[in-house]
Amino acid sequence: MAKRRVTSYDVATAAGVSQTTVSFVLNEVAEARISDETRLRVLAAAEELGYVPDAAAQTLGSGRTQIVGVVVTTLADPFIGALVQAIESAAHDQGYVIILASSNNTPQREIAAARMLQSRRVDGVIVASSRVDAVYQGQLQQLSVPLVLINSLVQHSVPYTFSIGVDNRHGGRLATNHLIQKGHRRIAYMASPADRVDDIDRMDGYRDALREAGVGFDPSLIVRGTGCAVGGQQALSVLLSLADPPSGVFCYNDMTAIGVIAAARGAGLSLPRDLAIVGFDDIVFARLAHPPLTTIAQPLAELGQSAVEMVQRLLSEDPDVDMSISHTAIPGRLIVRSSSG
Amino acid sequence: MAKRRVTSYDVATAAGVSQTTVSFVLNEVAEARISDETRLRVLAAAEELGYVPDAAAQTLGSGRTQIVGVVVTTLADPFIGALVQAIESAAHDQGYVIILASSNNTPQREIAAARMLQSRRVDGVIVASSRVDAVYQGQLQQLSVPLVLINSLVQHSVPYTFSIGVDNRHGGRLATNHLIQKGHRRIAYMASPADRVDDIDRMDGYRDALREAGVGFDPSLIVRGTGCAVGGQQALSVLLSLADPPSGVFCYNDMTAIGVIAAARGAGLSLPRDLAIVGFDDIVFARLAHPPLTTIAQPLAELGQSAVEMVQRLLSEDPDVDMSISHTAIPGRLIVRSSSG
DNA sequence: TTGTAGGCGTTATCAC
DNA sequence: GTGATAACGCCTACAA
Repeated sequence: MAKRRVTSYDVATAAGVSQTTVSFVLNEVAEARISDETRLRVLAAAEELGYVPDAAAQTLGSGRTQIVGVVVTTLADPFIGALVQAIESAAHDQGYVIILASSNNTPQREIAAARMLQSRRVDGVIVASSRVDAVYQGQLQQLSVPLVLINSLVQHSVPYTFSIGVDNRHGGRLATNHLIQKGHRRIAYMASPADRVDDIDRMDGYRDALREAGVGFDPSLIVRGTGCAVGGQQALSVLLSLADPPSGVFCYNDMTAIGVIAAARGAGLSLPRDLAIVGFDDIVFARLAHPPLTTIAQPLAELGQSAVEMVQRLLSEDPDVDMSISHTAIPGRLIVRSSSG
Repeated sequence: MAKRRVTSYDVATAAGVSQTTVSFVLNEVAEARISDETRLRVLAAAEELGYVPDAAAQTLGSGRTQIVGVVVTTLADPFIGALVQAIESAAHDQGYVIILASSNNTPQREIAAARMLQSRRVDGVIVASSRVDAVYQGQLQQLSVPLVLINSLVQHSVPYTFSIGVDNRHGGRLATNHLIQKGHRRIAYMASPADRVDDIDRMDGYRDALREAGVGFDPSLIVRGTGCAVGGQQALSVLLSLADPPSGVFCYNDMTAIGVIAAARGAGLSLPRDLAIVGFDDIVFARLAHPPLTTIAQPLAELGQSAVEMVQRLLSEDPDVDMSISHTAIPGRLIVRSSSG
C-alpha cells in the first residue's frame, strides 16, 4: 500500500533530464522549445512509470484548480439531475472537474458550501436552479471567482457574475400560443411557490400571448402551486371550483403539470378533452405521463456548455469580454404531446 | 481582484504567535495543549481576517484530500440522481466533498475518470449503480484507495474493495410474494438488459417466492427489457402474445414498470385488473404513475451513509476492520400502491 | 505550551 | 533548449 507516488522527479531521473524539463514537456509549454528527441524520451519515461501529476501540487504552483463548484438545491429533482449531467459533460470537455454541493435551500448548507468552495479555491462556481437571495449571492461573490447562475435570479448586475437561462418569456408565449391555437380561450397559469423571476417571466410570456391573440386577462385564472406534484394537485381544485373554469392550463413546470394530471384524473376529468395541459422543462417523465405531457423543453446541453464557457471567459483576463452583458437567454422548444389535445 | 489571499501566516502575525500555533488551534490538535487565551486570540484573528485554509496546501502537507470521487453512468437517470444526493449528504456530514464523474458507460470516459481521480488524490471512490467490468475494476483498484461499489457487481473480492447494495434477492421475494398474496399465479419477471448481478438476484428472489408458494416456474414468463421505459413497452408485447399470458409482472426497475404501464394502457388493458405490476427502486415518479406503482423502495440514505462510512473505515488503518466482509446488503421496503391491485 | 525548520510536488522565473 | 531555484501554504516531527 505504501508504495511511494511517482513524481515528476522520478520521471526526470528516468529520462535523464531535469524536473523542469519534464514539467515543460508535460504541460506543452510553447516558450520552451524542447527538442523532439527529449520530449519523446520524457513522455516514454512518464508512461513507463505510470506518472500521474498531483493536482494539489499543481494548484499550489499555478493557482489554478481546474475545478468548478456546482451548487444545486437537490439532485433528487430529476430536472436538476439532468442539468448537472449536462454541466458535468461540458466541464469534462473543457478539462474541468466538478465539485458538487447541494444546499437543500437551507442557509446553513449554503454558507457551508460557500466556505467549502472558497477553501477549495475553485476556478468558478455554477449555481443551478436555485433561489439565490441577496445575502447568498453576496457570499458567493466574496469568493471573487467567476459566478454563473443558471435559471436563477441575478439581483443586480455585478462584475464577475453572469446568468444564463432558458428564455422563460419566450417559452411562456410558446406554451400559451399553442393552447390558443388549439382553440382555448380560458387559459390558466399555475405559478411557482414564490415570486421567482423565471416564474414571473413565464407568466409574462403567457400574458403576451393572450394579448397578441386578443384574449382578455383574467386574474382569477392565475393560481399558485408549489413547484412539485402535490402543489399542482391542490391548485387544480381551486381552478375547478371557479364559476367559469379554464379549458386549458399552462403550468410553471412539469412536476406541477404531472400533479395536475393526477388530480384531474382523480376528479374524473377526461384529458385532454376536459382540460388541456402544458408544462415546462421536458423532464424524463413528461413523455411517460398519461397523457404524455406537452411541454417546453429546456436546452440543457446548451445551458451547461454556455455556463462552463462563461466561467472560462470570465477567468481569462481577455479584455474583449463584454462585461456588460450579464444575462443570456436561450430559447426553449415546444414539444407537442397529447396532453394538449 | 488581485488582493492576496489571507494565509495562516497572516493570522499568526495578527495574533502574535507562530504559524504552527495557528495550525494547531485551527485543527484542534489535541497533543498541543494550547492555552485558552492563545486559542481565542488566534480564532479571533482568523475570524477578523476572514481566513479560509487552502485545501491544496493542506493536501500537500497532510496527504489527505477530504475528497471522495463519485462515479456514475449518468445523472440524467432519476434514481442515480437520488442516490448521489444521498451520498453527497452523507459525505458532507463527514467532512468530505464530492467530485463527480459520469462515465456514460463508455470505456473512454471510464479511463479518463480513473486517471482524474488518481490525479486528484481522492481519499476514496464510490461507484454508483454502474456496470463495472473486470478491466474497469482493475483500473479503479490501481488507484489504491478505498473503493466502494453501490449496487454494482464485485467481480472478485479484493482488498480495499467493498460493495454495498440493497438486498436484491430479498426485494425480489417481497415483490413476488406480494403478487402471490394478491392471488396471482401466472407471474412474469421482466429482467434488465444484460446479466447484471442485481438483476439475477432479483430474479432469484422471484423464484424463491414462487417455490415457497408452490407455484411452478415457467421460463416463458421471463422476458428481457432494457432497464428503461421503452424496453418495458416492447417486452410487454412479448408477454401479451403468450398463449397463457401472465396476470402479474414484477419488473427489474421502476422505469421498466412505467414503460409497461404505458404500453398496457396502449393495449387497452385495464390496470391493475388485467395486469398487476410491481417495480423496483421507488423513484419519484412511481407514486405519480397511473396507476401509482407498487414497488420496492431502495434504502438510499442508508446506502449513501454506509458507503461513506465504509470509505472512512477502509481509510483508517484500524486493524479491527474485518476485511473479509466484502458485501453488505440492506433490505428494501415494499411500498404498496394501486398498480398491484 | 509554543516555536523552528524541513518537506509535500508542482509551477514559473531566471540564468546558462 | 535546458536546468537551478525560489515560491506556493500548510503539516508535522522535533526542539525549546
